[in-house]
Amino acid sequence: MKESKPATIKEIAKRLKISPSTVSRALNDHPSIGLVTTMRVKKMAEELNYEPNQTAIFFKQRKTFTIGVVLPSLSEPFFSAAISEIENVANDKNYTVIMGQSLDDADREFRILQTLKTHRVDGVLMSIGKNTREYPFMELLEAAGIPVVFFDCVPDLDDINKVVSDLETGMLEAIDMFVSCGHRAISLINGPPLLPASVERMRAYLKGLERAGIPFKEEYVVNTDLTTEGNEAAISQLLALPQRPSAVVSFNDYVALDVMKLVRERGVTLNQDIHFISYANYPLWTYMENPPMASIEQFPGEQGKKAAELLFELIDAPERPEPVKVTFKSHLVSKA
Amino acid sequence: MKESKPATIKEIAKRLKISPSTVSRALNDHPSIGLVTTMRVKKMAEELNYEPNQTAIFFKQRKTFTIGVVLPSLSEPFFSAAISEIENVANDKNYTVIMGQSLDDADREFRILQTLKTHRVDGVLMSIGKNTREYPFMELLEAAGIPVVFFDCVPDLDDINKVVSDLETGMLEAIDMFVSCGHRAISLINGPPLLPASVERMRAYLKGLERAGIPFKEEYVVNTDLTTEGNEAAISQLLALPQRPSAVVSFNDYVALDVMKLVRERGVTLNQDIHFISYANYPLWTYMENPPMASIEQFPGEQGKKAAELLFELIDAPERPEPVKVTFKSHLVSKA
DNA sequence: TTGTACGCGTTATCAC
DNA sequence: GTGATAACGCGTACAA
Repeated sequence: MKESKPATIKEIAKRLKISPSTVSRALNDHPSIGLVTTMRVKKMAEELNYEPNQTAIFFKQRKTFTIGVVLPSLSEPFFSAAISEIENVANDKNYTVIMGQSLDDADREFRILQTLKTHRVDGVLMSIGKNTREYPFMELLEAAGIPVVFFDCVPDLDDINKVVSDLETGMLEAIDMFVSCGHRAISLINGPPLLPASVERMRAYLKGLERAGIPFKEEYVVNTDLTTEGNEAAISQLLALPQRPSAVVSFNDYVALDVMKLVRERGVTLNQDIHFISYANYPLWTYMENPPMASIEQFPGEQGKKAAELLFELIDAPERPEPVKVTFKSHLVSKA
Repeated sequence: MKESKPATIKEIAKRLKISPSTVSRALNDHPSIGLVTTMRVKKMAEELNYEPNQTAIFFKQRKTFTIGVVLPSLSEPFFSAAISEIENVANDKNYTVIMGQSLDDADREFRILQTLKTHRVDGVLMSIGKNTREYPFMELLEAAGIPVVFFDCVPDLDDINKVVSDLETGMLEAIDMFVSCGHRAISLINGPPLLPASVERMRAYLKGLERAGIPFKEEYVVNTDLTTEGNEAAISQLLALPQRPSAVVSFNDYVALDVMKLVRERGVTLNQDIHFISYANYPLWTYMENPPMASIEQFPGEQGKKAAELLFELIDAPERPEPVKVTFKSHLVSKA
């Protein structure tokens, strides 16, 4: 009972004793085909439960109706949220999504891009890994004429399409909140000093302090390499200060998790002796006994959606348009 | 400077004034081609930076070297872990992975399968949604001759390939651990009674009690629909009992999160008045002040890997083999 | 050792 | 309205 070979247009044509081209046109509701013929064809197609061979169509049309998405990690809640929206946009456009996770490994990242190129995807959405310093894949994609939109973690280049967060707004709101709660000793646990994301946080932190009339103290800014050890070292530095900060903005939620744990273990009381706000990556704060005061939200869903929409504009555009940069302002969200 | 059209075999042939077939063979290291010719061809291919048009190859070979993976959610840590291993297996086989998340929506699930069929994937790995009761996609895949391996959450059918957890082993270990800590009032917060996963847990729970010589008390088993409200209702029932259980096995970590939160709020002390063990879905227990005593691990990575390996066996098999069922024993893992 | 011819399934372009 | 033909890029049986 199993169809050894899927039905083709030819098969339908043969059975109906008409030409394949007529069948093709009938199936595509071409106006020049008679109503009767069209009906007959469709009926026969139904019977044989014909399905167009997409691989043939991809081949002929030189399009695959597929986009590639390259991310550091699929399990990262930020990216999960982005992916869902990307899938939605793609579905609406009848596109399929191929995902690959680089796991912050530049080689793996490059290999994924190669695979995507091999599969002749029509476009690529990408967030680069933490350790990616060079962009060999740009050449690859350029040569293949595959449009790319970067989002979240983007290469430090000008002539590319990107969707990014404005980290400043959220930082200013965080500092305002701390200040309005009476804090003056406000610290920053930042990421690696070289990382653009760290630079931006630092700049915003300084601006926030200045606006609040709080003098900058060098010892209140510490860096972590984002490993647990690094995070613990960073908070240890702060706890060891003669004048311990009462408020801390941390690079992201994962840093916050580590440092808050260590704080507890040192017998310092959370949300009393010391208060935290972090950039959001969505751990399950709701279930924690002592969550941070607030989080700086970066709206991954919206970013993913926008990036996808941008990509489809590029795919549909006859000429390659000027690179676009879209910025999403980050905002403070207090914990309910 | 951009290659308007990617180089083809024909192009190489024309430039070298030889036939396309020779080029094709040379590129594929066909033994019957002279060394010189092979070299010349490869050099020219390099120059034009030729890349085989995979869409043409897919079309011709009637294979896409692509597998589809359908899951309820990509962000679920269980599935993330499985995906990574699936990707590894697929990469080794030079296969590409297309993923789709059903979000536990049966319609969406079906649509994803249709897309995968359209894309002519060579095989499918699938974990069905919580609400999927019928399996219309079986017909779809059957008709298209696409092999499927189910894992984790699998249809209640016999003649299918599946990789599943044996939930009993972990449950027995959990009860043993409770008993050896002196607990006798051991409760089970189970999922929806109809769910096969719930039935299995229940059976194991009863067996565990029996082995320990503890009489079964009906009121010690409560059910939740796995929503937060359901979870809270379930634990409330237990807390309201005249003789409150001192130990609880919960359906999974998400249930545990909700119920442990409520327990705290009711002023009952975790890991003192009441103790928890849950089936693992990996929330960040490490960072909690009062995590469960232990978790029942289901080894998602191994399951994903095995499922993928099984699928490739099916894909490579000339005949459709008898359906296989692989079971992974669950095991208790205490919290470090 | 190499070239010729054909087919994979579809559709666009002519012709009738 | 409909049919014949070519073409997309590749691989391969067959011929030379």
